[in-house]
Amino acid sequence: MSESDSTSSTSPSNFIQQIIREDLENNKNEGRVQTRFPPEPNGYLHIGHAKSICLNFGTASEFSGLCNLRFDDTNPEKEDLEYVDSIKESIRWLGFDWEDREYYASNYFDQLYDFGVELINKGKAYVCSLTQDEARQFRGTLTEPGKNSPERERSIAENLELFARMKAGDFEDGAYTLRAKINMQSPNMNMRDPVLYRIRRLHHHQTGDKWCIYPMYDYTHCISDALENITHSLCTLEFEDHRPLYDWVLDQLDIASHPQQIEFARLNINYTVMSKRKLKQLVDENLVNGWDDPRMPTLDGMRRRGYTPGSIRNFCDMVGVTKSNSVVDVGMLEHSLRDDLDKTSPRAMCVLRPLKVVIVNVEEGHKDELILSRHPKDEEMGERKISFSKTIYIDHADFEEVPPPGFKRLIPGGEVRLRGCYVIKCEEVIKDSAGKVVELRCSIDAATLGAKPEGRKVKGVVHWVPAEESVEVEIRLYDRLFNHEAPDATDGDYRDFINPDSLEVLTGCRAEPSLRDALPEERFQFEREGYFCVDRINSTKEHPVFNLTVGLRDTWAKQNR
RNA sequence: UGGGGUGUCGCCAAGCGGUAAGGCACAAGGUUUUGAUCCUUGCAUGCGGAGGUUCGAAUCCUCCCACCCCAACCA
Repeated sequence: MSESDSTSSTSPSNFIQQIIREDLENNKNEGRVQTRFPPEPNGYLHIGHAKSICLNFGTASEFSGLCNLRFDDTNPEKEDLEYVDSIKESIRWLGFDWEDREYYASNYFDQLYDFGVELINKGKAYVCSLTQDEARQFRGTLTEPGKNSPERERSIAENLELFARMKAGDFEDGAYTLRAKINMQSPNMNMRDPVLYRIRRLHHHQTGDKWCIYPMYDYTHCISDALENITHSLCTLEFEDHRPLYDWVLDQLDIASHPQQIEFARLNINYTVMSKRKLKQLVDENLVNGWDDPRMPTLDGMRRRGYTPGSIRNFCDMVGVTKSNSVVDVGMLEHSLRDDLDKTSPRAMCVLRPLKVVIVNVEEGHKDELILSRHPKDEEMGERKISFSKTIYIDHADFEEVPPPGFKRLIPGGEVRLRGCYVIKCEEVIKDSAGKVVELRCSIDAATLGAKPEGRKVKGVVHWVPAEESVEVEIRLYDRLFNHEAPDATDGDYRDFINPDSLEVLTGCRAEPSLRDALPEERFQFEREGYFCVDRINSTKEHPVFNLTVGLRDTWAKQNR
């Protein structure tokens, strides 16, 4: 696994592990475990996929098995190479490795075609010319049985010839389909002679223009699993009804392998949307700035936001694997994130909304070279240097003329500790003509550097940076993209619930000098503010950009809500 | 309305006939030069409901209720 593994998992056993354990005891599959992660390359991966990735790769590795990566690329209409590449990068980033087992359903198009011929020969499939409309009529409804297609009893020879001609391109798109001959009266709609192949003249990102017929998911997936010798085929709940078809196809064919499909509940998280369609819409309608917008629940977005792969993996362990539909609180994700970040992020100081502070009792040109640890609990992270001088900045939020009860920061005439530095006292407040506080005049207690003040207690601690040596940076503050906890499960359009304050760009922020050389994707805790990460796309040496990954827990803000 | 699933604390989730784990959230304390972290404590006489079986039921049986999925030539 890549990056830190500070978040060790204590995953309890889930029902899938129990099934596998039992299979192993019965020596099913010769004691072998093999899974696969089968994305369709028609969009970017999101946190929901992470659950499946962790489940498939994680389960395989727990049982010393293997997990394949297989692109489910049977619908060229929606798929693209761009997605293939991004999916691979996201999986790698998450920390998983499929080694040389990178497969495509399209690798099996020839075999799939031959199996189609086999089904026809066994009288288990037929070519049908019903239009989509007609097919719908014949299919019946949830409560009424369907009717057989008039072409259901076509001779094997004729079916063979028509199927060959479908492949050869003799017919228009949609003119014919190859259908399984199962049972039009089945209460399970999936078993009412489902379409196996359709004619579609489309360029495929893997097979080019070789094919004008493309196999359907239900037909392709089970056979691909079998060809790859998958033992446990894990998929989401909505495929439960498809399992009889999965089994039916493999039962008809002369294939030794018959993987077991097991369904689990997909991941849902509140205050966000997870469907590919909606995520794509957010991107296409410029409601966000692309698939990797840090507010998106895509893995690319989360990466850019500063999420660690370990925190995502840990989160997936935390939520578990069951068959019950559930909605996980984002708070759990954020907890996992903070938990990892707290241990792994070096500390630094950055003033988001600078307020100039002039120290009245030190000379012009005064300098204290201070050395601060990068982490309060991890000495191995080392130290950083920062110098204290006559003019510094603190945050506007850390000064109040009229403090609310319980305020522990700076007030006129009051004292506060500058983090890692002296205790200062506010002697004078300077305002502009509009009455806005623009500068503070403070004095230091020279005896308080690394020592408690004499005879009194100073409760507040405030972060600061030297005025001259600090670095100007841009900071992007992110908040949840939606302000409704179930944006897509409510009346009305989910877009109506987009949080207008989900992005706030702050310029002119002042970061301590040690941040000058921060590299893209480097993460820090800005003390008393939160965890930030150098934007991997827009940050440059001349114009550094930091993204807020997640704020520190803030019981003070909570108290004042 | 037919079929397939699921219901245990505000949110996840263990539990598999022997008397309700854990995490998140929340609350109250303690430590702290981050109102952070960390630590301690509290938080379901109750397991969708009603009956039944049993010495004993969240676990077994019966009926009922609620919610999710399925009528693409999508996956």
